Amino acid sequence: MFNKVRPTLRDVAQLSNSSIKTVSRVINGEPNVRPELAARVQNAVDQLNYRPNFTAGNLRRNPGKTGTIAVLVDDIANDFSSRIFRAIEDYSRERGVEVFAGSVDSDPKREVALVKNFASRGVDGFIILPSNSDHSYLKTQINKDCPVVFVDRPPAKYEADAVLTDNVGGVFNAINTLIALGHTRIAYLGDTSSIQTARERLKGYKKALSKAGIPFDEEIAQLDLRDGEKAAIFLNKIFKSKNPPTAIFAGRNTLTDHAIRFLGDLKLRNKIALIGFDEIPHADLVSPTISLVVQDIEGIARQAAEIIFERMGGNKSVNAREFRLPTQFIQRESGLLKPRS
Amino acid sequence: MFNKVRPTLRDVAQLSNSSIKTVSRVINGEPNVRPELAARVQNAVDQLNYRPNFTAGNLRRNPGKTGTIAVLVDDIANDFSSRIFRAIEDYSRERGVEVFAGSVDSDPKREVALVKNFASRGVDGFIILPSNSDHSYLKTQINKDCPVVFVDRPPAKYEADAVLTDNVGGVFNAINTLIALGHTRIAYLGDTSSIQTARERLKGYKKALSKAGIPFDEEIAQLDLRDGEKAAIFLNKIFKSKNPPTAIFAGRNTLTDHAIRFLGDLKLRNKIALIGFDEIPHADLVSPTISLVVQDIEGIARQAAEIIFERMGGNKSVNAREFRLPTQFIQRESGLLKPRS
DNA sequence: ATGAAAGCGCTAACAT
DNA sequence: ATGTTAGCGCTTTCAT
Repeated sequence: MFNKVRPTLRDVAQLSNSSIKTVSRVINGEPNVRPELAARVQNAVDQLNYRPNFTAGNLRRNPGKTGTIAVLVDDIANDFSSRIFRAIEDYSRERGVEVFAGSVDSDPKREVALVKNFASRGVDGFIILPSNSDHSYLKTQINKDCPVVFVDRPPAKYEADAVLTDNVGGVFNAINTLIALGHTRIAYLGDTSSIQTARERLKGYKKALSKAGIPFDEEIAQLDLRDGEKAAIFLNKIFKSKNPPTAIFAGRNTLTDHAIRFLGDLKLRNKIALIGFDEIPHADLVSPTISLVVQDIEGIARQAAEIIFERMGGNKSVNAREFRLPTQFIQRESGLLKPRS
Repeated sequence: MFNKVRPTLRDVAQLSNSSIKTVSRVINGEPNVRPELAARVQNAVDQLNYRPNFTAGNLRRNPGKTGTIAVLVDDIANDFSSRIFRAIEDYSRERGVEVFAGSVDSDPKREVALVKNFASRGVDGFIILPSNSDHSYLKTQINKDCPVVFVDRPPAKYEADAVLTDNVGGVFNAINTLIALGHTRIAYLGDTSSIQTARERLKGYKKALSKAGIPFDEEIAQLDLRDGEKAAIFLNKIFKSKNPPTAIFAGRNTLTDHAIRFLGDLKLRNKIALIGFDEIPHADLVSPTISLVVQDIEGIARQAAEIIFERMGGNKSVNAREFRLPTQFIQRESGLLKPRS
């Protein structure tokens, strides 16, 4: 009996000469146990090194609940994803809920596969940084009462809470500072156009130009430049044109990298202004230091965690909401370069 | 009956006019079900949108097993930890095992708390990047047959497999290249001395000096410099001395950062050679580009994952093993600066 | 080929 | 204050 893999309530009850319910009471700190008996039970617990099987308990305690949530990010190994995850991890653990991580790798199929997988494990909620453009599959693949919160990008064809960044406002402000410095020819490097975030950021750029009365010129503002090769070709083209830009806005961290390298190759780092969206490591070590529009990653994650717990707590009354968190503009040297006279 | 949170085997059996065992057979693709019946069952499954409760099944299938492992890293938001985690995630998911993440934050108490937490959840194994200097608590806090694999640092007072980096060899090689360039005064910045990894790296440094017949001078080689303040003071001191170093080896990524900043402040970036241990982001964007000794992070994680699965598969025969994975030396500009004549 | 019954480790509901 | 019983959703064992 005692040479099993792991002792159970029954073993403890037997050793302490009590019943499993009494042991359960002691374990869970419930009242109505005589101190003497409690001590005897505790003794047996210690002796057997008993630890409750949380999973089994949940089966009866909260039928269908496991005290876990799944966080689906793009790639836990990248900075944005892992910081999102970490903030959720902390929030959840404080509340007795553990977190599974799933890396979607921008693959819609993988997103679905991961959701199914975690649904089968009975997670109590999902926080998803989506890669899919159709989330209607959630209607059948997860429980009716299993809440989903979207992060960074809104859901499509599915109603759920979303915590997003104010992309338009963030870019708008940054472009305004460039315009205030006298820039009128500002190049825009954007991410894949199918990503709403990328479109929103471009919108912020257009809005700022429009406000200043600067016409939008698609020759120097382009989306779908995620691929480094394409970004390089685009930059080459516009900088060799008769009317090259005096500033660059990079709509994504990898694009900021490309821009820095490109400007470095052409010895233009101190001549062309540059502002990037999202953090890049060591932005303050490069010369010139790089001005950035950064997202409140921990804020987003925390908000998402709060909402999922609110929903898991049973709040179905409120309709799906959309939260927009502000960005922060970190002005450094590259964003202060004036247009060459 | 059907308006429950989630349909069960019983619901499917009832709807399809069969028994739960038959449904179970269909779900799990077991033989001995008449195609006609199977179709009826499948129909009910689809209609109810039934998905098996994996957790409940495990209770009976593999008593004590949950198909999960816990990966305890220092901080999932940092690069090293998240890359370790990601590699393990992929390896595990391919094998039907999901992964919990726990960030220990270099806090021994947190390590113990997390282990207890996950043990209660019945994880089938642990991969730990330890912060503790005493792992004897594992003897009582986890099941006898629950394997643990240590990563990056070996266990203390506990027998378990460990997958480590060849710190001595990595530093040894790097210092050799500096010596070959003519350096004889090489400063060493080391991490906290209580960390074995830090001591090993210093050992590699000493070994290289010794091989070249260069006496070890503790004036310019010091551990316990994790704190940026201390590192700055140390660097200031040695560079103002009568016999300053011509090269620096930084035993950790944060120390490499400090060294770069320090050299930048003194306009010495192109005069003093620098090699760092561990990756730093944008090492190839800084000027001069930074030479680094880097660990095979994915290799380590993969090896750890292989071992934990081997052990979970029941291999108790082999004693605890220690694996040492080689580092890679990435030579860039900073490591090629010669001593000033 | 099919199903009834027992039981995984626990908690809830109900005795005593 | 303590214990007994049923049952969470599933798989296993054993009948049929």
